[in-house]
Amino acid sequence: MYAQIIIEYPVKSLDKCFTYVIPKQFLDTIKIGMKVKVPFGKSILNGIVIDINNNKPDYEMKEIISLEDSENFLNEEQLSIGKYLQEETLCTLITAYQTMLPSALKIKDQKTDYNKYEEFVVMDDEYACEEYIKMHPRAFKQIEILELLKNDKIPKRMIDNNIVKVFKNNKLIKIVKEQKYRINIIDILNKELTLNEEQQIAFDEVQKQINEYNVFLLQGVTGSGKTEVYMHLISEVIKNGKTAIVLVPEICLTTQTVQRFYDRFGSSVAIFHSGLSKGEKHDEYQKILRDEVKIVVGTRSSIFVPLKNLGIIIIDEEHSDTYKQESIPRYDAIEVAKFRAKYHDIPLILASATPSLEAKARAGKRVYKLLTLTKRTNNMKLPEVQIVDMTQEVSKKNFIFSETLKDKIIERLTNQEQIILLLNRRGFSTYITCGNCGYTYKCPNCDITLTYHKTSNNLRCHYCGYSIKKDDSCPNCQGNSLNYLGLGTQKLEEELNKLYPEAKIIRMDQDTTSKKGSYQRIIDDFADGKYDILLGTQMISKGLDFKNVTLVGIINADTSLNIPDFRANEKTFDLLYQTSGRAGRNIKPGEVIIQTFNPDNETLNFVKNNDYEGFYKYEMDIRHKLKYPPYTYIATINIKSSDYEEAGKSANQIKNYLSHHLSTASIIYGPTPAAIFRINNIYNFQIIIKYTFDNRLHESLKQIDANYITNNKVNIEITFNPSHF
DNA sequence: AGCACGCCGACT
DNA sequence: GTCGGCGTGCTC
Repeated sequence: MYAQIIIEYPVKSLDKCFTYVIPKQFLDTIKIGMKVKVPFGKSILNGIVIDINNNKPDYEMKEIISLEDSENFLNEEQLSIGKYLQEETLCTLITAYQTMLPSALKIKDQKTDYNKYEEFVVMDDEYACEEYIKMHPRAFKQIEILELLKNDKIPKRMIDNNIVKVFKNNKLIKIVKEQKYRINIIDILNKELTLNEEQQIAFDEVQKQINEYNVFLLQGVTGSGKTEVYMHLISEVIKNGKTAIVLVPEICLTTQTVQRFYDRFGSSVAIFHSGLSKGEKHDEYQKILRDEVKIVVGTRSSIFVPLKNLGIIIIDEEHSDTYKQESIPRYDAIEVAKFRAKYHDIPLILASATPSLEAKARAGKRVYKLLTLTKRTNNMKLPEVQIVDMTQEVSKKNFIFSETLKDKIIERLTNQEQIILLLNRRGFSTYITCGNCGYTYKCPNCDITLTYHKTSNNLRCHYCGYSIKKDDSCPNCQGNSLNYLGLGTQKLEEELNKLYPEAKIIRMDQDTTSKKGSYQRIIDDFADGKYDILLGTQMISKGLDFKNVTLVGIINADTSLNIPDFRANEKTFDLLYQTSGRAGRNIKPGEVIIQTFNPDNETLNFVKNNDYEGFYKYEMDIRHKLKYPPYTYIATINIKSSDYEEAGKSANQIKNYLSHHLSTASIIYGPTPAAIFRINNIYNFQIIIKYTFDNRLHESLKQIDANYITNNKVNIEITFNPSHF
């Protein structure tokens, strides 16, 4: 018998099967999906068995060296998901499989044992113990322990080390190791809440089609109790002996959501998010492989977990762009979810208060089944939203805070209510310019201005990581008039401290949450009322539930509106709508102040009126006119090279190829220099394709991709449905 | 990815 | 005359 094997190098030129002889001693144990070691050229590599058959090729073969981890191999569904990813994202098959596995189980580095053990003391020789007790009748502590050991093992850490030593020396006991999970949940299960009428209708609709593939869009206003609907559906699925996956954006996975799942389902839940250590992830994964859990709650990559007998997949905050991976393989977890839901004939629930236009449009065309929740539970009122025109304020020398916002902040501080301020830009100031000669700090490797970080007094490139110390005077004219332009969260914090010296202020952005647990700490402290004002980037916008927050201030709505992206309006609407939802989540009504230099902007006014449907119609009209999704699909090709000429030449060749091979209905734009033309001294051209139904497109892009496998000067990257470009 | 083979420039 | 540059091609 022969095995078809892919090897561990994630290189396009090696993205194919190599045939190996299966030695006799492995014939019984080898299975498709197993990890193996094989000789390849001069080295020994890891590989995965893709197929086993009897077709003898006409070249000399080598033998498989060993089978690795024969307990744990890719199952049939995982194998097919990998092939799906390879085809859809044009990545190598090995990259697909590596992506699907948690880091501790990737085919490389599995030398170390990620299991965590606890040592137990067990009785070894009961007779010897009895003798020992007779000999030492006054050693009360020791006798007590020995009596206990007659019945059960005792964790070693609970016994004095000296006593353990004595027992061991007298050969009374032995020490055994047992695996111990790092995350242990104690089952204190809360009862299910009863659903209100709307929730019940949504539940029933899914429940009656629980054994067939359907995509449901569950659209429910913030606070309408979407989670409760999932909980009931999951209970239902588990009752039928099946399992469930729940995807959430990273930010939502902290306390609140996870705790609710633990409260309801206890130890049958495994969680996955970037805050877990390698070991914790490994443990959670083992719980899945051993069928010890029924529900997985996690971020994007959790869509790959090998839960058997899936019964439902739920994707919370469906509109979030975190479900699209921006690095290779550029997969969309929602599409993978559809693949798995079809595979198992089960429902897929996409839930959001502000569905992506794509999802909403599909619901409109009955491709997805629409379920709606219109009422907030507990009769919470939606917050009052006010737009403040900053052009008027600038003449009053108010550059950061408008009069209105200042008044409201003081009001809340006196009433001891809490405030959330959103500024979607980290750092101190976006850039530094010399008022004398106009010099601006720029990254020498990228076409981008450097961002000033005050705490470290340096300027950083957010793209390549380049950083330099800030000079005291202008490096060009030696003048003394360096201006700090553009507002970042660090500077905002400083200004707040000046304005309200008595207020307790906490800042939350990438720079203050990089340490493990710091995110959680900030949230807990703010919830406990240790701070008056929480200021931060978009990470404060989602899912958080603080009862005492009655004011939300959007410092500058324009930063989000002005990003050069066709989804700028949609992203702004989501961000502001979601952030507004943080206000007034209790008895006290909430208020939202949006500061902007474009007070007439339609998107902002739809936010003001809490009008998703209006925004949807308005934005769909624009997308229609400009032939953007959901009216078209988009694919981008990035052409990258350190050689400017070569990159340009290739870009034009690709464009030519496309115009000859695509359907005439597809529109090809470019090549144009990419949004940031030079990153890390690599020049980057971009071609954008808008298409609807073009059966030649996928094949053509695959062909182009194949043509560049052997080109070592120019690299190309193809992305289907990019979240931005 | 790694390694061998192979054909042209400056050096013990 | 050789050492070594990296361009090309192959690995079951």
